[in-house]
Amino acid sequence: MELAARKQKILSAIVESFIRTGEPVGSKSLINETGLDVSSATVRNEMADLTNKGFLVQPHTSAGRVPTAQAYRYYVDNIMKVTPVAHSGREYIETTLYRNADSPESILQSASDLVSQLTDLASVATTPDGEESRVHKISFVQTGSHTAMAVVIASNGIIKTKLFRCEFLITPEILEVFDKALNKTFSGVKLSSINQPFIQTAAARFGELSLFMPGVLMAIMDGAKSAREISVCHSGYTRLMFTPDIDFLTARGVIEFLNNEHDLASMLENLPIDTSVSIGRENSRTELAQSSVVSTRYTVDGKPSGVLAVVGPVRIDYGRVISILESVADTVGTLIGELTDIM
Amino acid sequence: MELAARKQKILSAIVESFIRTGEPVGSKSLINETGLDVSSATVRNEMADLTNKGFLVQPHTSAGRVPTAQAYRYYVDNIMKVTPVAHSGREYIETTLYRNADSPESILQSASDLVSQLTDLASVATTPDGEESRVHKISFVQTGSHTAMAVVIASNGIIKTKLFRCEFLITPEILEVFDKALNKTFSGVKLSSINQPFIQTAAARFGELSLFMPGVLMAIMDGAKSAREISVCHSGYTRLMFTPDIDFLTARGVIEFLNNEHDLASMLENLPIDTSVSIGRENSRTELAQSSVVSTRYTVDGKPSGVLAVVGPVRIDYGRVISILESVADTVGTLIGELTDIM
DNA sequence: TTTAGCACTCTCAATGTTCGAGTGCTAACT
DNA sequence: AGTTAGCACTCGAACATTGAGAGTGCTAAA
Repeated sequence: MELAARKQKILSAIVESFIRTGEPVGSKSLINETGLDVSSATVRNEMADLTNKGFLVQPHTSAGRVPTAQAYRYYVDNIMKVTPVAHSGREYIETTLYRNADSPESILQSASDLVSQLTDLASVATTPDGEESRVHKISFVQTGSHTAMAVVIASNGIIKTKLFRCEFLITPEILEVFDKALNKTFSGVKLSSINQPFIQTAAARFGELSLFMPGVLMAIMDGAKSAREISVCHSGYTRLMFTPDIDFLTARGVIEFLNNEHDLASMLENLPIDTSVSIGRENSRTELAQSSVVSTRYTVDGKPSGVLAVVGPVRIDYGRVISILESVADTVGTLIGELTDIM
Repeated sequence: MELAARKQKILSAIVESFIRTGEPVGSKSLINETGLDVSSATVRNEMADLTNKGFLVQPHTSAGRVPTAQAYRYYVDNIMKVTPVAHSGREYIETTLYRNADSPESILQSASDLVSQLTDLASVATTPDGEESRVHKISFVQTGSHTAMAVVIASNGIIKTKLFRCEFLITPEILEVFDKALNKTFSGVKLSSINQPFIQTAAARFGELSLFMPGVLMAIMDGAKSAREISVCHSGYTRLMFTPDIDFLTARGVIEFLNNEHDLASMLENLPIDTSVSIGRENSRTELAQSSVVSTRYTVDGKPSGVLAVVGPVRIDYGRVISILESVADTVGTLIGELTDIM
């Protein structure tokens, strides 16, 4: 539905004023604040119309108007302009993320922290999935007389370490044997195919050697599993509780949902590839019926991978949030790309 | 100050009733609920006396009495009995912690989660410090053409990995050289003495070889630093916001304090060795003037090390919280002890 | 020393009142 | 036909008023 130019202008002014102040907007104050060249009565007529069309509601008869989800949707789709973050902001983002650019996890944790701090909203981020990734190499480090560490290096640059324990005394020679045998078996194998059956067939192939290996094989399986699994970083959940627009119980529901790794991950997986805004009931999750989710994906080597998102009240400065998210996503993509290049 | 038997009994009943319900306790209801064999008037007289002595306050004239911090203190010191957690609870604690007994960090994170869950309070825990600990061994794993991972294994069982990057192509031979040279230099050295000057003298000793090493040396220094540094785990901060006794602004202040790693760490360092309870203004921190902190330390090989603590409102079931903390601390100590035994 | 009785105090919840911001409608104006 | 001034109307927020109930301290008797 397209709105007439003046109606759109008024709607825009109402939405922006409400986003800024959180107070219902009246016809008079709207004229005062914006430079609209009409009388309050005209604005009232237009507002009545917008109310009929479902863009505005009145909390009560004698209050101003408040934008509905439909109004936010219209605003986001047709009115809002996203201006990229300023140069100085961009620089801040880059230097902040560079500082912890050790691993995908640390990059995304920093990204999540940063986004949350800049937007004052709760933020979540996921690492790239490793479904397509393969085992590059497995190394072993002795850490004790009966313990050692398996280092699984995946082709996507993810490195996972996992301790394991043996019943027998570990020697460098034994680790050497492990190294040879296991790299032969696992090198180039897709992470996603390293599962219980795979491990069992591998063990069978090792014959009696495999008797020494249960701990090692489990460690490798765990390592491979955590290397291919998406991990969800989050930050700023407590901010939701200080958001005046979100009442206590709602905030509790949202936080409980966000803390449930499984549900959250399944929601994040289903997010679209490009930047998207999901307002109020547009969210599939009932817990988020009074919240908005703004999300984007970063691309690594031109391929869309993990998600960067914020969760907050419906009253958000969408333009600002989107520009921050996209800017951070951009930097994250570059940094992770550099990480995997190294291989 | 010692109280007469009956006064103490009444105080005890008031404190326990208030801890349970959070409602001011009146003379009549106190008689109904507890089996006190006196009339309400007698109780009133005693209550008036306890009020004069500073143990009770009235929120207003016609309300019941509420225990003061002094009353909680007296209750904790003289009345309360700590009964160890039941066998089934104990078992639950042990199996939960066993599940993630990989490293001190993961043990203490689980412990913090567990304590928070069991007490419904915010919980913090610190890993043992590594000031006395020494470098046991340093290993290297190649992770890419120009990157490798240094594995610093400390004598306290802590294992830290740190990636580093070199300008030149890394080969197994180079890593071999690193391994020999650096283990010779660092083995047995106290973690606390590995600082910038130490690194520089070491570099000087390596002569021209040290030109290849800046990244490596930094990685080792960082690894040693993080191996000796106490890390603070925490859990359940959001619970503070759902605690009816704590108002919004106070909760915010407490959470902000807890999120400030530096301030929090300095408070935790100064906690006594045995179990302690700090009620309201007894806390050195003004942010915690309306909260209580219950803390204990776990012992590793008979030596008191890290802290396990909860932060919550003043109205806590101290007996229950203490028994949970001590039980978890006990298990944590054992598990970490086993971890270091392995060396 | 304990207790019954009683007047008193103060909060809480319900109810009433005022004030003002904002509305919709009508009639006049461009 | 669209715009605007004027006006009666509505409703919530803020404040005052009232009655009920819980709890108290004090007094006098047991």
